[in-house]
Amino acid sequence: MADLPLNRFREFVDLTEAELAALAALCGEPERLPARSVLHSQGDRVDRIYFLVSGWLASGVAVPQGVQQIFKIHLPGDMLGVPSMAVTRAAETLTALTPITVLPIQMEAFGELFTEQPRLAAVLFLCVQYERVALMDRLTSIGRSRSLSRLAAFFVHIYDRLHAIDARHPPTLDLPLTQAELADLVGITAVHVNRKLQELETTGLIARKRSRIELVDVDGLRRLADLPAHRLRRDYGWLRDNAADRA
Amino acid sequence: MADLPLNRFREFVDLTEAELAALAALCGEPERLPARSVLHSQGDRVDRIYFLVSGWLASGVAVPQGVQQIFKIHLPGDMLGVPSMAVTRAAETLTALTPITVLPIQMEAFGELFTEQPRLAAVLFLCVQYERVALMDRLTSIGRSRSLSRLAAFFVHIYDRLHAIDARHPPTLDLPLTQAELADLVGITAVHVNRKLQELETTGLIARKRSRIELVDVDGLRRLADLPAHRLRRDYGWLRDNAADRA
DNA sequence: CGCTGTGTTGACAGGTCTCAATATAAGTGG
DNA sequence: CCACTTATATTGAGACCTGTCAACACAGCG
Repeated sequence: MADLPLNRFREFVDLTEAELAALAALCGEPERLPARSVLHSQGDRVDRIYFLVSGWLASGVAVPQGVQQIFKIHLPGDMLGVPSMAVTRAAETLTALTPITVLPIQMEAFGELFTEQPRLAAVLFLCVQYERVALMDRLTSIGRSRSLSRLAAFFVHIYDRLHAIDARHPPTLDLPLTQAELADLVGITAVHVNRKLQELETTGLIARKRSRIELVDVDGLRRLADLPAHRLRRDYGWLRDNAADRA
Repeated sequence: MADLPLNRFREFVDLTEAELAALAALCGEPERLPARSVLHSQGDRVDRIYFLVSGWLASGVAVPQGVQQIFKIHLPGDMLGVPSMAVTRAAETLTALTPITVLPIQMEAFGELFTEQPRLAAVLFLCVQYERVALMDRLTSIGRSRSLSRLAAFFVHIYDRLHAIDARHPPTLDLPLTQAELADLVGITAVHVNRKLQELETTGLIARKRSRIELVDVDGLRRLADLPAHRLRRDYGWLRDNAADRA
């Protein structure tokens, strides 16, 4: 269990050994699933969430005419299915984009965390807030910018996340996404994605080769995307106090 | 303090007296602010969140050229500024649309909740998840539907929320919003909002008189909006267990 | 080799934006 | 109360962005 990708949580605050152990204890046996498999569909009744150990996965909903809206691309270290905890039926469909490994977490076990590891619960609370901020950024990108900027925003966003997981990650994306899925992500048409990708390429911002996309000019893309730069808080006075209470 | 609009939390689960008291104890003295006042701006350093007692308020960010993206219209009973807890500088600007009354909550006090009222903390966690689901719905609406549907979605959404606060609320909205703000909400232009409002009116879906909008055909609007219908969970086995642990 | 899914291209229609100008309402100071 | 200013709503014409439909190219795969 020592090799769980817990960077996500460490970004917020350093966890104690006990907390890491509690987190690991939550998880069930790892499950391996092939690409294209569905963890759960919108409308399903679900009683567990997941921790993504390896692989990529898309969270989205289907809308009429074979189109969908993809909310988020999940990378290793993400918690999956959490938003649906508040509603009777899953609000999202979770589809594997690559072969994946997940650890299931029963909601009961998750609930106990709140009584037994309050500081860890608070950290999870903050994780969710950050997800919310990310969604707000997506909303801004889709609501108030052109398709070219939206694509740039997506590439930069994914690059930043891969960079956060591994600081040596090169500015190259091997996206396990079709252009149709890219379209579902940024809210345009597959045909239009194709044209705009070509525009990004001829402008010298990216280079393409198969499904591999090289971010030739990251700064240029970032300027084009015009995303707000959020920095994670790490100075949680109230989290420290909390820990002190229990020590 | 007995008149706090706590319906929001009651929607999830019935709170105990002790929990309600703890919630009330978190809050500082009520602050009254006039319309147009700003609770905090994106980029501000903030150390508190708010509980909205009365009035309407918009959460959004400014983007170039005087345009903005509004994430959410907050109604009485909402917690404000929570997403910004995870980042060093506020991710959103909170602007009063009407005169408002808020109760400030220091983050320190909020942190103690996790150790002292774990079940309540879990409920707040779920509230946030629901907010996230709401954002996902907004994203779908803006990303994958036409402006007419987006406007319909907004009206229906606000109506449903007002209805949840007071079941006798008539299908009439007194929106303290300009058409420009409506535009910022649904991601289009003020001019276009005007045209589409007229279209909704001539189609017989709404009627307008000043800033008052009557939802003449709620079902029709809902069909047009094509929003997923989420139902809040109330059968939290793991929440009950939690309470039992402490009893 | 012929499937099937994905990528690419073209022509055209439709939605939305831009840039005005004007009308109406709301607010202000005299 | 009126005259004035300002904010907001409404309208029109044209350009731009994006969607639609259809055809074709290309790759992976049996």
